Amino acid sequence: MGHGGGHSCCNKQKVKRGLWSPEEDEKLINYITSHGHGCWSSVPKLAGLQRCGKSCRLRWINYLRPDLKRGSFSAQEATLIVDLHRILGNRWAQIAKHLPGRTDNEVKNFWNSSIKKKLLAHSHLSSHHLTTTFPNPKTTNIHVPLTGDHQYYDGLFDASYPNVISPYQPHMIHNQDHLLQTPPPAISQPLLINLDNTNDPTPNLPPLPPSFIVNSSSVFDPTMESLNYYDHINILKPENYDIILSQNSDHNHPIIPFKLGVQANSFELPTNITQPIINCHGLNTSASSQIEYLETFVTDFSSSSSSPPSSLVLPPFMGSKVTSIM
DNA sequence: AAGAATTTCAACCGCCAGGAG
DNA sequence: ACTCCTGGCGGTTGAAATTCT
Repeated sequence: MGHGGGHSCCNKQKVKRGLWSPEEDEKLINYITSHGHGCWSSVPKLAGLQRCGKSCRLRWINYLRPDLKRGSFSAQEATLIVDLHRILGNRWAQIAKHLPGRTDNEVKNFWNSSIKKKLLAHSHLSSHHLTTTFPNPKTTNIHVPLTGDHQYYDGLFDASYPNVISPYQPHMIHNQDHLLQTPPPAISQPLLINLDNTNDPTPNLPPLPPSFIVNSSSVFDPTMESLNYYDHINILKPENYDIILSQNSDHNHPIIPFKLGVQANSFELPTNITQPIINCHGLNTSASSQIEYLETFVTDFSSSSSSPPSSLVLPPFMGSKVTSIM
């Protein structure tokens, strides 16, 4: 419940702190539903509350808003949080935007109580085989997460975090090098195939580094209704990828993403998707075979600049979208 | 049954960015 | 350019709830 002490926004009048009573809730709900909140600093006075505006805002946003979902997080939501956290870090508000009816506070609490504990416990079991790195003679190293049943619980803490490609925390990826069996050469970027982010409209995000592969299934979970949830996380939008790996041989109904080591969720993308789909159908799902496959692909593709390796099944529009190899 | 230990989560704090004056 | 105000955010707190012994 925090602690006492003044706050700049409510020094002038004495204000109540701590838990909200049902009566206070009712006053706030009545006021906002009939007037809107307008300027939060004026809400308490107009609503007849002995609270500071900031407290009213927080109460409304985190608890009284009618569109809140409440209740326990579903498995899908938990998975999504883990995936988004890999990419966004502790950007709870950003994460919460992709969980309808959930607040940043709720997501943060859920992470700090439930997920973090599980992840920590699990990382102790499997942190020694989180990641591999292999040299690519024509480019640089590729970091590929080795995944298995504990995909979500691997290496999310301490030096082992993250075990996935995370454009916002490359230093942490580097910190993981001590876990590798073979020390890699100096790495400037852990990611490989560039995506064209020149039109990235997302504000407040650093320029996106090259990204390699959509490495998640849950972010495209069909229960999340549509890809529109990912409007603000452009790196997770399939159209922002140069290449999508698919386990579906039917390119008219591509299924993404190809997730290393695990079955991709069955989820149909819109049929007007324009980026190349690499057919991974039938590929052995062991991590080592996938890495070998990817290495071959990347090497061949980079050496032929714009022509895809002939051994791959690629749609005709495959070609020049790979803009650079880091 | 009851006290201790642990967990949950609502609410707070401080900081920051952006806008107004 | 500067100050002040406000809203928004992430980190943190601690009472209440729950679990453990």
